[in-house]
Amino acid sequence: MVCSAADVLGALGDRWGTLLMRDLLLGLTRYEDLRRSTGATNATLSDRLRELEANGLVERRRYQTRPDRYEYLPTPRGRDLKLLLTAMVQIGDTWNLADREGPPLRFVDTRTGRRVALALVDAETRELVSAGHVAVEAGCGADAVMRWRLERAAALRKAGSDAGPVSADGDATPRAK
Amino acid sequence: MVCSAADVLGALGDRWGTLLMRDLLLGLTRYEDLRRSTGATNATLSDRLRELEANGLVERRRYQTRPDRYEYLPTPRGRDLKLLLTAMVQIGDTWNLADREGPPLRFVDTRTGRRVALALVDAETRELVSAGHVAVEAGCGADAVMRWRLERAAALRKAGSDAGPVSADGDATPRAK
DNA sequence: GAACTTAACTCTGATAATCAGAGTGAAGCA
DNA sequence: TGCTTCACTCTGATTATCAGAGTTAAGTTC
Repeated sequence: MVCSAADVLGALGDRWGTLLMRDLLLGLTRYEDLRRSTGATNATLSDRLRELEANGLVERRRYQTRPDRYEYLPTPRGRDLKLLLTAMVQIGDTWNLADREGPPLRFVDTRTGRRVALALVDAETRELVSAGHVAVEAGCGADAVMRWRLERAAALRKAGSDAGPVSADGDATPRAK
Repeated sequence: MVCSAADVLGALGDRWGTLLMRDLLLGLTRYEDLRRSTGATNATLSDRLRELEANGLVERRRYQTRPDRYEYLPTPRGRDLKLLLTAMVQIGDTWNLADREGPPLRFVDTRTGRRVALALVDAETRELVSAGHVAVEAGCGADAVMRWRLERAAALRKAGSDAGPVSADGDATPRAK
């Protein structure tokens, strides 16, 4: 599938892979720590670590001999996922589904001690851009399917706004059966 | 699990849920479009849509009667995931695993036409913060497990730097067998 | 020196999810 | 009369995940 988001999803594998990258990026490195932290079973854990290694997100490294023991370290590519982690934490914090009194994790600027957040900026000037002014369009790497998605979405938007605000009140009826 | 990232992961469910949110946030709304776009089977697709609805990320709305037909729209909570999508696309673009000549999707500022990117800013002043100056610490919502993760990670970092650069050259040996 | 612990796994057998694809029902179109 | 669209449900085979037991090699405790 021609989509950068799908590429990242594919590299992570699934929930377990993502949870493992969270722990690895927080600084855990050892099998037993990862198992305790995530609660994954041995079969799933060793499979996922292998997969993350095959996808170039972590490196398996011996940290002791007699007996040989190994730890797992994020590669530079794996470290790119810090951005993803930050986004997930930020979204989860605003949702606060578990109704906590505060966030479990805080990202802070080591120089000022103040909290940091993700924001959209102009790619060149680095000036802030408000989310309302951001649009998505096909890039030059887009294939026919991606172009179809965007055109279909644009068509639906047009049909929706043509019909006017009258049709904006759909009812969210419970499913039959 | 007390972790905002895990909350988001739980709400999305899995790869299919995430892929569906991508399409819904791009503007697709109908079952058949989603099926064609994601390639999910009917069983998986209807199950995941139900799950996303149950988790409050999408709303199922009737858009026609005789016969009744329904479409799926992201809720405000679902729209929060745009940040996640943006992060995934940005990471996937820099990886460029498929060796494309350009990105499949572009996020642009509608006023200037220029590309936008995610950046870390001071939560209050909105000034840019470089990734190197960002640290993670326990927030007041952290439980014992989260505190253990951070302490364990700090202990490993300390042990690693105490041993000095000599131990920094681990070997990435292939697995036996 | 016999037993217990730690770490990083592999293996097993039962349960649960996913798959491709066929089928359904209500309507419009030819 | 039959042909298509849309939003699904259902089926039977394959695949993944689960809890938990077992393995290997070493150090630590009684």
